[in-house]
Parts: sequence; C-alpha cells; structure tokens
Amino acid sequence: MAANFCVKMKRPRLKDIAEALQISIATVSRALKNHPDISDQLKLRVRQLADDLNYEPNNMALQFKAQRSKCIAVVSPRIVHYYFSTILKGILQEAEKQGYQVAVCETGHELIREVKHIKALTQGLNDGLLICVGNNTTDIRHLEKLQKQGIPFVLFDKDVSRIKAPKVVVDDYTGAMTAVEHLIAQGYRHIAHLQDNGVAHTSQKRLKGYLSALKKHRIPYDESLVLQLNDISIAAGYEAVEQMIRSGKKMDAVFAITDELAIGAMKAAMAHGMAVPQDFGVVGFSNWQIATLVTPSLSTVAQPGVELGQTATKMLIQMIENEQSAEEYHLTRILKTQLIVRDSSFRKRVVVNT
Amino acid sequence: MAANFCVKMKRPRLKDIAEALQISIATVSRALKNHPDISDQLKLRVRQLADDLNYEPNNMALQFKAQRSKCIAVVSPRIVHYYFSTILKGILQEAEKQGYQVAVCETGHELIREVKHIKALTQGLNDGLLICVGNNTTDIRHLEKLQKQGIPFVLFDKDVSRIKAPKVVVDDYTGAMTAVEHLIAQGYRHIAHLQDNGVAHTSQKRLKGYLSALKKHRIPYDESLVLQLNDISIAAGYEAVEQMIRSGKKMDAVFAITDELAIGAMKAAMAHGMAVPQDFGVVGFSNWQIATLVTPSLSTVAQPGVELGQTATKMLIQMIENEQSAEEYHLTRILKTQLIVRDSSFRKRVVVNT
DNA sequence: GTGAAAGCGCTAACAA
DNA sequence: TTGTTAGCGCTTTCAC
Repeated sequence: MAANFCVKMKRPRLKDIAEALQISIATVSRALKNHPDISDQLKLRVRQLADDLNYEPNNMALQFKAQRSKCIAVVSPRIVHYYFSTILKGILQEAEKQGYQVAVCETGHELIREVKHIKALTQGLNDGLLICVGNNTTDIRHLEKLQKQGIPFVLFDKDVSRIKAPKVVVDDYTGAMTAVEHLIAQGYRHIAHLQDNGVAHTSQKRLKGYLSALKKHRIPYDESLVLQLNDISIAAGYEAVEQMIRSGKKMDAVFAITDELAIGAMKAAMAHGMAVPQDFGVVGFSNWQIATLVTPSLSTVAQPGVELGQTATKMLIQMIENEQSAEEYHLTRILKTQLIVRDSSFRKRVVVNT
Repeated sequence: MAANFCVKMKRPRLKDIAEALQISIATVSRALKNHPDISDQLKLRVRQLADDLNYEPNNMALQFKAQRSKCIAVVSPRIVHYYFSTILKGILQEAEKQGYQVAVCETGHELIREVKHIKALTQGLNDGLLICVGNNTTDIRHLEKLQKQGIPFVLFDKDVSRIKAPKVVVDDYTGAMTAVEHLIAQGYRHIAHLQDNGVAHTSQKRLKGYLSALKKHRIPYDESLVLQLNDISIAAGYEAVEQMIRSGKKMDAVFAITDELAIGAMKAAMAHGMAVPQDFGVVGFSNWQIATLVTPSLSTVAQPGVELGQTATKMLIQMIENEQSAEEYHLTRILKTQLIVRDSSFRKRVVVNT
C-alpha cells in the first residue's frame, strides 16, 4: 500500500532468467534439471545466474502442475500429551526421510472441530491424512466421505471398528493382559481396574485384557473392582482408590488405564499406610516420562509411539504414491506393547517376558 | 497403471459443472461465490449440482493463483518436550482461529537439519515461518538469507541477538532473578546454580539473573557454585550435587536451569540426608508437569508456552497479511515468567510476588 | 540442442 | 446477467 523506498526484490522466476540470458523458459527449466539435451556450456551459464539471483522454484506452481503437494496432515485430539508427542516424532521422522511436509492440528476431542479440520485439510492442500479420532467420535460420516472422495488416510492409535480403512493401533488387549498376568504372578489377587468412561475402543480392549488374565488364572471376577472414572488424572486415581480403601473393599493391586491414574492410586494407597509394592501393586499404561520419576517408580505398559507414527506414515505415503484409496488398502497393523516392570509392582523374583 | 474396473470418480472441477449446465466456467465460479451479478435461479442450479458432485474447490489452484497458501511452518529443535508442546498448542490455537494451516518439523538441535528444513519450507509452500533455533546455531546465514528473500518469519523462545528480526521470548533474566531472590528471602545463603554448557542465550540470561539477585542482596558470588553440565537430565543434576556435597562444599540451595536438573539436585540432597526444604532449597525452571509429581513438589519458574505460541503466530500472520518483511518488523516481545512456589523451597512464610 | 505452445484449475478485468 | 480471455509459474510434448 504505502510507498516503499526500499525496492523489494521480487522472487525470480524462470522467465527472468530466460530473458536475461535471451533464451526460452523451457531451456532454463531443462538446464536447471540437468536435462541431457542441454549443452554443458549453457547449463553452466543458467545455473550461474540462477544462483546469483537466488532462484528457488515456486513450489505452489509445482504442486499445482503435479496436483500433488508432498504434504500430509495429522489430526490429533491432543498436542500437549507425551504419548502423542512421540507419535508425532515418528511421523515427522518418516516424513522427513521421504521428503514430505507435515501439517498438524488439534481437535480437543471435539467432533465439530474434527469434522471442520478434516474438511479444511482435504480441500486439496494435502495428499493424505493421518487421523486419530476423538473419544467422542461415534458419528463417522466425515470419514466415510473421505473414502468416497478417494482421499488417502490412515487411522492411528484409536481404532474405529465400524470403518474399513487402514489403521495402525497398539495391542491394548495383550498389553493389558500381560500387565495383569504380571500382577498375578507377583502374587496379587484382588486386582482393581481403573478405567475412564469405557467408551473408547482402547478402554474396552484393555478391560477385555484384564478380564482374560483373571479368567486364565481362575481368579473370580469382581465387578466392583472395575471403576469407571470421569477423569483420568492423578487426582481421579487418588480419589477412586481412597474411596475403595475407606469402604473396606479388599484390594491389593491396581491396573490402571493411564499412568496418571496409576500414580494417583499409588499415592492413595501409600497415604493409607500401605507399602508399595509389598502390600499393594500398581501398573499403569503408556510409560510416560513421569513413570520413572515417582517413588517407587511405576511399572507400566509402554506403547511404541515413535514406531506407530512411522508405520502410519509409511502406509499413508505408500497409498499416496501408489494411488490406492483407503477403501482398497484396508490393512490393520497392530503394534506390540512392552511391559516395563519397575518398583511399583515388583516384589518377587520372577522371569518376566513380554 | 493397471486396469481399474471400478470407475474412480475424478474430482469435479468448475469445468465439469459448467459443461453439464451449458454455461461458462466463470459463471459457475461466480455463482458459487454468491456474486451479486448472477441470477438467483442460476445460482440455485449451480449450487445444486455442485453439491451433488461433491464439488470442493481445488486449493492448490487457489493458492497458485493467489500466491498465498495460508500455511505457516514451525521449526523446532524438539517435539517430545513438554514446554514445546505447550508452545505448539498456542500456535495451533491462533492459526486455527485465523484459518491457517500449520506445518511442523524437528531439527534435533542440528544445524544441518535446521538449514535444510528452512530451505525446504520456504520454496513457496508456506507464507511464513516460526523458528526456534537449535542450541548449536551460531552460524545464522540461513536466517539472514530468509530476510533477504523477504520471507516473513518470527523467532521464538531462543533469542538470536545478532539478528534483527521479530522475536518472542521469555524473560529469562527476571525469571531467574525472581527465583534466586525467593531463595534468598527464604534464608538460603549458599545458592548453587546448575546450568548447561552456557552457550545458549537463555542460559546466559538466567545466569545473569542469578548474579543480579546475589548482588542486589549483597551475597558474595562464589564461582565454584556455578556448575556447567554437559547434560540437563535428572541424572546430571543428581551427580553434580552429589559431587558438591562429597567435596564438602558449603551449599544450602540450588537454582537449576531446568526442572530435571532441579529434581536430580533435590534427590541427591535427600539421598545425603538433607531435608528439603528445611536444609536445602530447590527451584527449577519451566514448570514441567513432573514438578507437581515429585515429593516434595518442586518450586519452579513457569514459562507461558501457550501465550508465547499465540503471540508469535499473531505477529507472523500480521507480517504476512501486511506484507511486512522481517527486516521492517523487528519487534521483540518479552513475556513474563511466573514463579511458582511449591514445597521444595518454602520454609518461611513470606509474601511472594512475581 | 533449443524454442513454441498447451495446459494444470481458478479468478477477475473486460466485453457484450 | 453472462461469456471471453489472460494469466499465475512451471513442465512437457512436439516441432525445428
């Protein structure tokens, strides 16, 4: 708008180089891509000038021409979240390796934002999507629409069983089962399970793992030991376990759906004079950094976040580059978890294999 | 390549609608944007068909035409990092509000990757950049080049004093000074300072804050109480303080450059029989989530991550939309930190104002 | 070995 | 009220 005394150098285009050298645009283009048809002499002159002018190809034009952006987008419920950060790290690693740019957005588990973001991201800017649906995503019409449009996408972390699409998830069932079997092996018999509202697939799978472990070892299932909480915070875990203890319920261990709940549970038990792990065993889920920092350190089921991110990204890029739609390519990859036994559940010498 | 029996619907273009309706492309374009010139009747027909075909404008074409992508990119040293996650959250919030997409990449504090990423991100795909340089970025030619190219960018978190560009940083100096003054007010007199290699601006500013606080309260400066560590982990903090204690050095408090170092320091002191905060006071920096989880809970200097992200994004978008170059718009915004006093340093009742 | 020209999907100035 | 056309920067086929 305002007059500008300092002449701002416009970005050089092929045309500028062509005109300066009195040759055609096509020749410049070829020279810069080292096309064999162009004489070495001319190539040299072109490159020289391109360097001098600081020429960089205009990516928007390239994209537009190729109708491909080399951009993928990630839709995630949470950003400030250790596990998700590790997934994102894996995504970025793989994308960098393959020369893709990664756009990120957060839905906060709100369906409206999820739908809005997915719509915005697919209006042509991105070649594909990596989506982790929110906990409240029961309506999946937006995903079905993506499929119809033939836009490649991969679902990660949260399974959505009602849709046939490529997915990368973690083996919550086996992870939970292994954790509970470990508690049983350590001699705990009254094992409570702290979960969230139980709606999400992950929660259901982990509950199933818990139940299977009990069944396998013939420990009677006591419904009142499975607590559904509104919140998965440390405070929630604390409160839940405190109430159980106060109520006189017999309980000597907790398997919690998150590390935070587990830590809350541990603190509550300790506050009520129980020694961890001697009187009370605790295992969490996720292997957040805090698990190593609490005292006693927390046993937990580690999820392979980086690997999950990498795997999902590899799948997506493959779909993009082979022009496979999400409908054709419905593969579910299930990654193994790893039980990490730390102090909060280790009171016996036993051989533990994951 | 291979024959495809299922006819894949190609993405509809304006042309398809125009042909079907026997009108011109321009008319379709205008009808869809609700241009007043078009008759309501026609608009209706056009919209109807567009809906039926599931028409979505091709963003690549729009971008190309406008030479603007409504994309910004974030360059960060680390992804799995609580503080950075909060910054990213702020960035995403503001970008979402203003309708921008956000690309993210990680440099791992490696200059080569930083340069490579910045180059890739500026080849036209992004309207501007938010950059947090790595700890080893002393060579800043890549940033100077950005300025010359007139590409809008904002530096965040890490200051680079040698370049005149818009920046958003945290007031490390005052933050550190406040923390140390708090320790002094609590009666500690032999306050050690744990820092990293001291190269980064943040480290230097925090050291200065430490020194100023001592000076202001006439506490003699003891060089041997300032430790430069190779690593900012819990283990490093533990080791450093343990050595100090073993060496018989008089020391009754630590101000550490990170929460992790601080926690390590605290654990070391406790391991050697010192009570925290009675015999030994500890204050960290950053307010990571773990600060609330350790026992005793850790006093620390909180950095406003979300606010920082938002501010940087606002500045960048303003630059983009007003076509201001980084050279013209060299404003440095310094955000206040907040001292959070928890158990690790609170032994006296005093009024604490940030 | 090099140039001319079409076209990617869309917008907007100009024409009718 | 609607159509025509040029053009955004680049690649690529075809012609010479």
